[in-house]
Amino acid sequence: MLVLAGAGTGKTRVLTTRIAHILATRRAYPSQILAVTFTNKAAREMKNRIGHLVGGEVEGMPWLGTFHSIGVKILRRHAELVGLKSNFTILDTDDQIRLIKQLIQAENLDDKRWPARSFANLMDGWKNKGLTPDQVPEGDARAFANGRGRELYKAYQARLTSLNAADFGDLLMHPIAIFRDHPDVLADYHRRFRYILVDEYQDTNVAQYLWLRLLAQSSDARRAVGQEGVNVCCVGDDDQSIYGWRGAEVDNILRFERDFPGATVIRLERNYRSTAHILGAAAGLISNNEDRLGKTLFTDLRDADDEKVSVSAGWDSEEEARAIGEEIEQLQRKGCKLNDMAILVRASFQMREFEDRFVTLGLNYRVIGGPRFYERQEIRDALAYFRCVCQPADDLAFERIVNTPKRGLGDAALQMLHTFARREQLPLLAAAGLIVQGDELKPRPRSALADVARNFTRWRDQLSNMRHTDLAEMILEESGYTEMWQADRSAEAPGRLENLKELVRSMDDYDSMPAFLEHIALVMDAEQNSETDAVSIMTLHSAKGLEFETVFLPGWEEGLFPHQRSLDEGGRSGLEEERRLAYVGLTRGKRRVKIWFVSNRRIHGMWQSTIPSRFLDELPEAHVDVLEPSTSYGGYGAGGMGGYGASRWDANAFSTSSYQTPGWRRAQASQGGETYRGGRGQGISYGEEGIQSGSRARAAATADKYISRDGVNAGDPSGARGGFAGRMEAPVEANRSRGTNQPPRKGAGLYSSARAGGPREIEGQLVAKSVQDEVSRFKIGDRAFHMKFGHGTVTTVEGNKVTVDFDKAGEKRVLDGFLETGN
DNA sequence: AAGTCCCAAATTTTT
DNA sequence: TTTGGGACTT
Repeated sequence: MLVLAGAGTGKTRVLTTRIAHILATRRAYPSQILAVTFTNKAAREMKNRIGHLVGGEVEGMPWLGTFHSIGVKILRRHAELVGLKSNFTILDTDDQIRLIKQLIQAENLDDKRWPARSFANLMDGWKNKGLTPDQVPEGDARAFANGRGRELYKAYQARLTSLNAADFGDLLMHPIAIFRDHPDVLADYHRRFRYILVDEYQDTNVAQYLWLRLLAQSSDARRAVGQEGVNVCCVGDDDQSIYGWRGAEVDNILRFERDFPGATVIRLERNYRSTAHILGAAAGLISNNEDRLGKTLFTDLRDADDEKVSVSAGWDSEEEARAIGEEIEQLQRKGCKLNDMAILVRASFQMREFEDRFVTLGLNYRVIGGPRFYERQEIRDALAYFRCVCQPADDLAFERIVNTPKRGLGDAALQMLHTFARREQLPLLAAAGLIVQGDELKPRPRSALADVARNFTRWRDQLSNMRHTDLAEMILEESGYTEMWQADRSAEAPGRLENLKELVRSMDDYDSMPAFLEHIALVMDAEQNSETDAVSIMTLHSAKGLEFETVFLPGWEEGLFPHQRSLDEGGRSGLEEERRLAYVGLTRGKRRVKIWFVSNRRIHGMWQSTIPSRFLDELPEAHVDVLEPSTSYGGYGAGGMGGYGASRWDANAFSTSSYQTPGWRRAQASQGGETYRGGRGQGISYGEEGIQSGSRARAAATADKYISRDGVNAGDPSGARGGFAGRMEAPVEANRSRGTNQPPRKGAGLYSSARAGGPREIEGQLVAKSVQDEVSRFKIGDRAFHMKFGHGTVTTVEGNKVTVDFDKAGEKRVLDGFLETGN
């Protein structure tokens, strides 16, 4: 059975109820049910909910977990079949990268030209596809390391085996190999499982699909125990597939009926979460996708008071953060809980602006996602110490901390140790204990290394004598690790010490140090406390599965959302994935969704002008309210915005004389010429023809649409195209052509006068990213005029980047193209 | 071996 | 603008 469950239709409930039903009707024992999820969080929640339904006792479901945790379980039982011992260690990404780096260097390859990171990603991709070294297509294998990609992959796997380690990919790859090569083992699992349930099926990758198919296939083993076949039930939503970039194959879900002939397909389309307006907006948007199975959400909840989805425009990202902050405070005054509000961003760099603003406002917020607790440097270091104690052969952990804190053990000494260890066929830690007895090393490193080796021996002896939490504390203390951070005067140091304490505290929940390590290798997340009332800030990706009364969606601009890179790399399907992401964002809202876009955003420290996202165009008008800038602006009171005054909007590119709803259309049209700069600003490679023509076509389409609809010539689309075609033109030309649809003089005049009167400096500057080989018309000492900063004197010129000491705004670095000769 | 400076690069993220 | 890594210097 395939359950296509739209957003908010009760997907998890279907799974949990089904399992509870199977148990209650005694169709199977808990141990005969295989239930897989993607995240530990989902697995945990499912366990809890089944527990509630069945009435306690959930421990009896040994096969409910993530793909990876079940993979580990299987692999531990049959490790020897793939050349591992059952106590193998699981590598994290850090270890993986360091190992690859060593291999690249061992192969005498230039590790700058072939970064370990890239290879890790590449190999990850192969493993996601279930490809062993021999199965990697020739072309793919050749693309890395001067054609030695395959050899490198092989060498990596060999090294893992000798280290008795597996990476995350292997947790799926090895079980697949075991099932394939050992029918007796597979038969065992066939006899065991009567029901297989899969959550978020649209997110499965090829490897996971193969894994499932092996387990689900019919077999003699099953028939022998009187089973006709296994019952497979997958739940998912093709419209919420947003992980294509990490190997998810939407095709798995689209193909389900072919994979399982005769399967029942059920669509859940009744939404219990959002208002009709939100659903209408989301439905309109997603209907622009071609690759989908097609579902239309509806709701029985109807209320005349429901708010439409709102779209607001802002001048720059600072203002966006400021205005959203105001809105949040306003809602709070009306009695809304901060816990019921969330800001969902496309990229994590957007978060900072909100954090900064909320700190000033004293508004509680929490960032969800980001670097996880167990991924922090200090935690990984501490864990490496613990790993060395529990698993003395864990060379990667040893390498990580052998000179942390600094002990005077540099490259030369470690090189010596490595050679020695290889010769003696010993793990590094054991080798360290021996090498210090000889005279290979210089006195200083020798005694340092001797200390390290002696310490680890001593700690290891305490493993069975002391409470593991006390031992952990002792290790961190005696190794000098705590001291290292205490001596560190950087801003993060106190937080890191706090994290270390928290780590030791959390060990208390486990019986022993090894048990703790086994757990955290797989569960890399730490529970967030939801006790304090706070606004959530997170990426759209991490918002999947959550819901909030009020959702803010900032940054709906071309290049950011849809993200330029998705478009460049993924083409149409990339765009469709971005659209699904937008769909996910909208459908997180229960009562209220507020979208924002701005015309200037700082990217990599440079201000860029942006145009509204095409997704805004795709929202049906019936469900959307476009907030006039004056409306949203006036709402905060004349003084509320720090005295900018309404004239500020006059400088705004999209609020020229006849700004009318639907505003974004006009905005897009009137900025048609801007597409040129936006595109170039994002650093598109013009060498790739497809991208260039794609963008060009869109720029034209947008402008044409506007013209045909309103009969007003708001811009010169041919000018926009000219801009694209003539890519080597100096930016100033682009700027001039833009002048036809936008009066920069007028804007500048009003703007600078407003600014002169205002109490606060305006940081924004219109700067597009540079094109390296261009040279400025300006030289040091020239007078220049900038539409946002006014007049000033040129102080430095680097290519087409000019630093100007503005009379009023101070020194700023801007692009030549945004300057005019001044006086 | 450790500290300093400069350059290139900068989505999304789980296990 | 920020960051990390690598080359360079102390």
